[in-house]
Amino acid sequence: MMMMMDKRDEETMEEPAAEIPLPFSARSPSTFPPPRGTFLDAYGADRGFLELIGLQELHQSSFLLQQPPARATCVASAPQVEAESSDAVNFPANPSSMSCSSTEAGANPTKPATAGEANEQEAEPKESCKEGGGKKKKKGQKPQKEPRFAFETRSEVDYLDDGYRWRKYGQKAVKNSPFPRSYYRCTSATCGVKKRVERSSDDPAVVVTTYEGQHNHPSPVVPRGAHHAPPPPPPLLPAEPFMPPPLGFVLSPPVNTKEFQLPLLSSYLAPPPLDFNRSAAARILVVTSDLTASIEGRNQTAESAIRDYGLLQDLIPSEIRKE
DNA sequence: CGAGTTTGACCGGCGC
DNA sequence: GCGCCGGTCAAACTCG
Repeated sequence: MMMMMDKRDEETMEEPAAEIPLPFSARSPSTFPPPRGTFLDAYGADRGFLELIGLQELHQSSFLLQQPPARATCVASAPQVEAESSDAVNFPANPSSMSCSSTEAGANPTKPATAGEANEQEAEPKESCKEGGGKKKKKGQKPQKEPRFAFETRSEVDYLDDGYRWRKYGQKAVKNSPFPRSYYRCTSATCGVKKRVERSSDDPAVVVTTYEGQHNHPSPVVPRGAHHAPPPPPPLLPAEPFMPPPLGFVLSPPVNTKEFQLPLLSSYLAPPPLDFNRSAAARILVVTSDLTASIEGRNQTAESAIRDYGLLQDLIPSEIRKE
């Protein structure tokens, strides 16, 4: 459902939506110096979402704003949530905008996830379940949802290195898709963040990575394969009690670097050195427990854009936005 | 030897 | 109620 975005028309959101608690509390750019030096300059300035994700290169800054509002692209199916889930990103209540839900749906274009599906995993429920000794989730208790973010990336490789260490705990064949879905969990004992990686059946070149939860710790190590990157600079944003680095990723082998670069995101996401040089074309889907915003500039309405921007804003440090 | 991956089995939710 | 399917567990295995 979501369409791939064309590099060209994306809308930007000028101002970030109100602060939205992001799943990956990403504000702290605990990141390193912008790879190409431009990040910082971008920092602070509100730029289009796309910029955040690195599209800026393709488009001049603010190009997004110029775009006429388009229809929101969201996957809808929103489970009930939202309001309740404290964790969920609080999108500004913007009726007109999309608040779509269903993480999966967003994540996997080919198959919409059921609300239940989307929701169930989010919470840290499992923790309770598994750790509790029991195997699976307890019945009756609905796990709380955690925000999810899905990234669609054009990459030859499935694994996106985001600076965190992940442990694969499962792989399953996905119905209607020739590609298996892999499940990863943050190796940090106290961190319940999970991510799923799968290829889109519609477009094998597209890798959909869905993050769930927030890291409650700094990025532990330099991602494997991450190339030497400059040491992380001091946090740009002051005063945040705890700013876990957001998710991010580094795409290994590049695929369409020109089309879409996700570099920024990655940096933002992963404080550690992420190598965006190798980034592949990507699209970001912000998926919260309830909402899935497909961040495809051109498909979004201004409002949605704004909203997204807010989300991403947290996610992506402005520094990253510029590559 | 520890950490991570693989893989079959198990469990729960959901639709029919 | 049954079967399908997604998600997770955990033993076995691999790798550094």
